[in-house]
Amino acid sequence: MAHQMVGHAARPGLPDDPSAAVTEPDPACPVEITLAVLRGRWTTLVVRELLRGGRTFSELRDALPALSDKVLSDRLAQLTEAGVVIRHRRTGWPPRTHYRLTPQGRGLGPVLQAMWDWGAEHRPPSPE
Amino acid sequence: MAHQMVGHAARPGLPDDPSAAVTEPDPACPVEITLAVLRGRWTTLVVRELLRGGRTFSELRDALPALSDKVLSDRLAQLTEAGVVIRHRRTGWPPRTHYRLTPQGRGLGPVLQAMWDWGAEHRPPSPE
DNA sequence: CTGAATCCCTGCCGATACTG
DNA sequence: CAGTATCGGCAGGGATTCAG
Repeated sequence: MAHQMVGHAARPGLPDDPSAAVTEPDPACPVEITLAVLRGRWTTLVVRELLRGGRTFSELRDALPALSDKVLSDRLAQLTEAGVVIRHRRTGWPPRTHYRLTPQGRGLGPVLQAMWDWGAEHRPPSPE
Repeated sequence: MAHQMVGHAARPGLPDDPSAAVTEPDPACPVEITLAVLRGRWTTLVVRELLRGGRTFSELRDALPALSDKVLSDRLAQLTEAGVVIRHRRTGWPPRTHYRLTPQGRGLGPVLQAMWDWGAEHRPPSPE
């Protein structure tokens, strides 16, 4: 191997995996898949809320007051479509829709944790 | 604690850290910092190339043929500004500019690996 | 209460052309 | 060779309005 194995353990996964040989943004690339799920403003905050437990639409709205109904709806649809969130409509009045993460959605926890860890250690991005 | 600790080890970091209590997209949130660095098309591919070792502008262009000069320049400037990449101009002719990751940049390896792992396990996002 | 439809504004990114 | 300058198309997302 000609490249350097730097700090972390020599996991053969990413930079040298033959599947990582794409030369342009490929929707089938695992990294792209993950980025697509997390794409968009507010998305990670919605996921964070749901990592704490299931929530209704209203509860999410209360937790993220500056998030408009439309975008919240968009994000939940996006996450539901991605198989990360399950929607459950409650019959009766007032109508409540409950959202919770699927097992795959809970699997995003470590991903966000990795982002958190790196960002926390990297705090001052452009100090001067 | 009232919430469920699901699959992975009970790392106290993300969903319950008091710093994670933001109710709107906050540039100081570690996750946002990481997302800001990785934001934009092509960015992760450029980082992947540099994870394999230092590259010149031309080498990067050859490795990613569909990436235009302007966007490559943009990405490298963005990553340099973020402290993830170091630019080194070589005097002489023809002019060569060499790019390599800083230690912080190499620290992105585990982050991308986490994304890779999740995406690989989640392959069929919307089958039907 | 939930969430889809519409409108508009903004920022991204690709293409092209030009400078050191 | 290594960028910067400029323009234009397009999608993201915020506000508002309407429907189930």
